[in-house]
Amino acid sequence: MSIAARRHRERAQRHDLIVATARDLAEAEGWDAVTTRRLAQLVEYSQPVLYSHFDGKDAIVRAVAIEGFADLAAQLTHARSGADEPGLALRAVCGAYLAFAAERPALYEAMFVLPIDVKFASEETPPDLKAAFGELVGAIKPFDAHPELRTEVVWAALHGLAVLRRGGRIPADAQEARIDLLVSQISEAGSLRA
Amino acid sequence: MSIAARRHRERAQRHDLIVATARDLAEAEGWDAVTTRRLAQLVEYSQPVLYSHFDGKDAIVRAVAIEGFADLAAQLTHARSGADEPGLALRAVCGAYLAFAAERPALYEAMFVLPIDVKFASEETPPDLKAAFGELVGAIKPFDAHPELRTEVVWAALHGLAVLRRGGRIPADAQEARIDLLVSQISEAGSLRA
DNA sequence: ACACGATTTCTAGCAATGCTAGTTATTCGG
DNA sequence: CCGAATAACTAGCATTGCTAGAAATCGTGT
Repeated sequence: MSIAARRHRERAQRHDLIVATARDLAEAEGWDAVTTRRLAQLVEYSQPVLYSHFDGKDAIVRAVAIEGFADLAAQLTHARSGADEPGLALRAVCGAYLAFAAERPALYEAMFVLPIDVKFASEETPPDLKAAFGELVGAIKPFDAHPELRTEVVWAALHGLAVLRRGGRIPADAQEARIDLLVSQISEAGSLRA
Repeated sequence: MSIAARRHRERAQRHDLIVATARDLAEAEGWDAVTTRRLAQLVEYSQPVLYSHFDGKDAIVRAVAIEGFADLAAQLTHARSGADEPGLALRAVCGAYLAFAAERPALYEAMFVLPIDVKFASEETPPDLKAAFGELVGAIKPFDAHPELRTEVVWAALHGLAVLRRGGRIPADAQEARIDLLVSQISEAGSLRA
């Protein structure tokens, strides 16, 4: 079965190449520039090859998004573990989330803005996405005994800050101050409760 | 100049008809269904007529959005004036915002998600948009002496709740509880400050 | 070494999209 | 009632996602 194995391996490599190329092109020129023709040209295959790997363009975006979840989870984990005090940890996680969104806007868009038919908050949720959300929950837990609902609201705030900022709907300059305000809101209320 | 006036009037009517039709079609079948051909057919004119009124499809979406700002401002004003106590007023405004987003998702999408080249937070900002934001500021003012930054964060949270909900990224059932949590977070912190 | 069968890959094309050039129809002033 | 200006339409372009059918490639058995 060696030759079949090799084929399988090559196919997997090409799969990854397509996903990585789509991500890079989107990051460089936006998702509008990611056309099947352009993508095919970049991976040096013809268009139909894309359709032998994915059900369509949506599936490619979805694959990019799912890979992104792992990246985000890693960033959040790293941020949280780098701070020992709960308030600082929460601040670090929120900062890391928005930094991720700002530095990799196309990837973020695939994950949280474009319609990608991925189950959120269910059993079928990709593990990396669960892990990323779990980091947020973990950062909020010290301030709330039942942190899930609060995490959803904080996540919504972070997401709002990310997309409104990117869309030019809120100014760029005070973003750090907004994070501080959001974090202080949680930690102060948490202190009360404690 | 009567005949010119009549023509001008008819043109304005057709302008409004196009915008209203685009909005209704988007609300009924989503923005993907709003194609220039479909829209032209619905207003019973040929495609090029659309381009004599608007610079392109983007401009039509923009026109829909700008009309929407007035609606949203009215809803928020009504919600705020219906409550006498600041905490209830804030709750009412936040509830009204999310109700607007949930009940008119396509309109909301045009206003706050699609790229529409409208200046936010500047002198060129449409007055109705300023008014809508002003209602939010007004509802938060009792809890913060410098409410602008906090309003941006609250708005981001509301926007996040709206779009994550609509995208199926947070579950539908606990949305009211999320609003309560968000509002209590503001009003309790405000009481502290007072 | 070579031809056959299966799999992979490509060329060519479809329908739909936003948008526009150039022609036809309409309308109004003299 | 004619001619000029205005308005509206038909037809078409380039681009999009996607696919059918031909061509090429590859592994296998003799």
